Amino acid sequence: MLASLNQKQLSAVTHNNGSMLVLAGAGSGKTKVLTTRIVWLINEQNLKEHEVLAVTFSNKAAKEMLHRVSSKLSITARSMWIGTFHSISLRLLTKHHKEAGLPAYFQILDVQDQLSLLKRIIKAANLDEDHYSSRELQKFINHQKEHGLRANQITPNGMRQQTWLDLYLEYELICNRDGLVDFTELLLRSYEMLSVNKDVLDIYRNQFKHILVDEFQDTNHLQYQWLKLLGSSCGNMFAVGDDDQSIYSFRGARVANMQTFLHDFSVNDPIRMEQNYRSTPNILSAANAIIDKNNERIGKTLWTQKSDGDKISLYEGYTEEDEAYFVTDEIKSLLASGKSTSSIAILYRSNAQSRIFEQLFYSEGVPYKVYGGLRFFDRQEVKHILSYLRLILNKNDNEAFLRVVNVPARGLGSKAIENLQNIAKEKNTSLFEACNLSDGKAGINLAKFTNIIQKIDQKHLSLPDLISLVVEESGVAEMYRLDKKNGAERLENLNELVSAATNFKAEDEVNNNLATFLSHAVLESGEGQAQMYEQPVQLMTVHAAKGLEFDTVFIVGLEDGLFPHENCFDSQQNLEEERRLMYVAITRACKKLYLLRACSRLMWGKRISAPVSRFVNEIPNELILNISGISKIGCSSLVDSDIDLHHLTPTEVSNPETKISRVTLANCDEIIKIGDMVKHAKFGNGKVLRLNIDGKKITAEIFFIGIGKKNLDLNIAKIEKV
DNA sequence: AATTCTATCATTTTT
DNA sequence: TGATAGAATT
Repeated sequence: MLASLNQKQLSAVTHNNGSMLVLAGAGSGKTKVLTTRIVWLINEQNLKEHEVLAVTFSNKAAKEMLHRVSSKLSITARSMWIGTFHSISLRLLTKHHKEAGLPAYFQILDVQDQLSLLKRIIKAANLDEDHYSSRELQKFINHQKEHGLRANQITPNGMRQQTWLDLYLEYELICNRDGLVDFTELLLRSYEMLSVNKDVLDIYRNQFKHILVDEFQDTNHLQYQWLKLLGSSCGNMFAVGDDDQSIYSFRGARVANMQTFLHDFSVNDPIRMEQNYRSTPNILSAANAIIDKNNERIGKTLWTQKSDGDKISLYEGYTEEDEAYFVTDEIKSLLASGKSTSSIAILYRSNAQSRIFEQLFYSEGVPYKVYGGLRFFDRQEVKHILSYLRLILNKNDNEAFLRVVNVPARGLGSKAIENLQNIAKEKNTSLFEACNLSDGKAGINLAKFTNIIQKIDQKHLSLPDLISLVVEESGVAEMYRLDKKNGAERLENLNELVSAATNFKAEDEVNNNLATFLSHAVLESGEGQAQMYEQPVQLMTVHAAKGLEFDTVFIVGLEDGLFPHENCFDSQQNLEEERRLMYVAITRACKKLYLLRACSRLMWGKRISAPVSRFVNEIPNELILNISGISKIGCSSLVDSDIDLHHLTPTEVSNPETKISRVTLANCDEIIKIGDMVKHAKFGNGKVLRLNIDGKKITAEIFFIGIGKKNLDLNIAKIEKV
């Protein structure tokens, strides 16, 4: 087991006295070290499974670790304490909900739920959303919680903050009243529960002999305190991190925790793992060159024993379409050349960039899979049903009540709900109970609603059966059957929800299945995260790609303003984080790396021109091969010369009304499309900028090198692809 | 109260 | 550009 480790890895795995910080570069075998160490602790140091606590940030990482460990040890996965900060906190809170001051069936609020509750609070306080936006309030509250601060522990600084504190206080009251816990609250509540209840704290301090933390550079203040509380007494804290891959400071991650850790846990000599087993030297050199531009680094340099490999390919397209077509063609030829087993990923800065690739891959028959974007458990139809379930579990859950009381429409408009809220306030009851006190038409309709809930509640069904029943009895199914737009798709998703429930194995049989399922739905809402070595082309953001590797990687949208994103131009620190993001992107590639950018791109409905990303310029020239046809004439000069690249949409020839992006030539069976390099007998080589159909006349606007723009009739002009 | 229309926001990233 | 929330209309 230990034989396959290098010197650094071995000393990390078998580190045996006190705490340790491992600086693990990209591709240096971090996960291997963590999992091998857990196995080593149990096998060689005779620790019991439950005496090891391993914390990660993502569900994916937790699953991977659990999988690798349980394949080497004959243990039951559930006996191990491996999970995300949030899931471990949930586990603690579920077990000790009384000490934490929570009802047994407390529920988790996701970001959306939290925001809509805050909106309602702001409205109820008669404040103007323009001046006190719910998003800002959400940020404020989460930030305070991340610093361990409750509303009553903060001294307001100015009138505005006083207002926010009032709102924060109101939010706390409602959450406590209705048994709701947001993401940050999971951590803060478990931290407080342990701090206040020394006997509970002692249980876990005694139990966890070793604590391991993955992606340590991503810990925020609260998480660090949480770790310290649990781990300072055992003295065996093992943290693995890479300051160069810190890309979550926007949600409170503090790289400085790495320095603090050295001090707090008396680590004098952190272990550096700098040998990279993933990428070719060319790729590594590019990554090193880029990250070297950052000032705030602990500092390390990756190296490899591999031999050179391909240069990095740079393609500069005219438009995002051009970019996408290039990627499609390149992937097709990669697949055709027998590399069908190789893994391919498209990485981008923002989710919105995936659309054009999806469209193109779909029409071109390239198998693909998109990660991120709208998640399964975030879809409105799924959230409706989950709210019904929440209400069945806890009738006091006013938030869930408000979401579905009039879904489908039951004649309960804003007036009716307002009245109900007044009654509830007066009698100091939940909205659900207040339904009995409501009279008139609204009262009848409300009774119908509560009857549905109660009727379902009285049957004791298995989880999948319960969900099927809710879908039907609530009338949601009928509502979507009548919805011609996308009702069918939504019904399908609800079917999938039933399947998800069928597959769901309650983590803890003792606990209520439904409650566990609901927590699971909120906490692990990801639609199955990306995998390494999957067959179809994988599309995801750079953030989502952290921790993964692919043979071939296309980084697209490398324009200044997009990547690095313009929101990050305001400070050196933000720009350095973008640079780390680029570093993460590059180091995902094992064998072949493509960098792409578009001279102009459709964004928010407008066509924007942007210069090439500064990060591309930070890579030494000798590592890059520019393979764009337009490179000779220079892309930026093209944009400046005012070529109209507007209003291009990927429409097939079959639609003559609109401008088209590809066309089959009449005189041969070649297809040419926007972005193609073509050859003309008189004008030489040029690039197709746009295609038009006007009646039977098909024209192409082509930019010929050294000549300029020409409009050619494709029925007459002889053109061939190069 | 339900339907239709309009305005606005988003597209930086996530447990 | 496209989804969604809130306004305006029926």
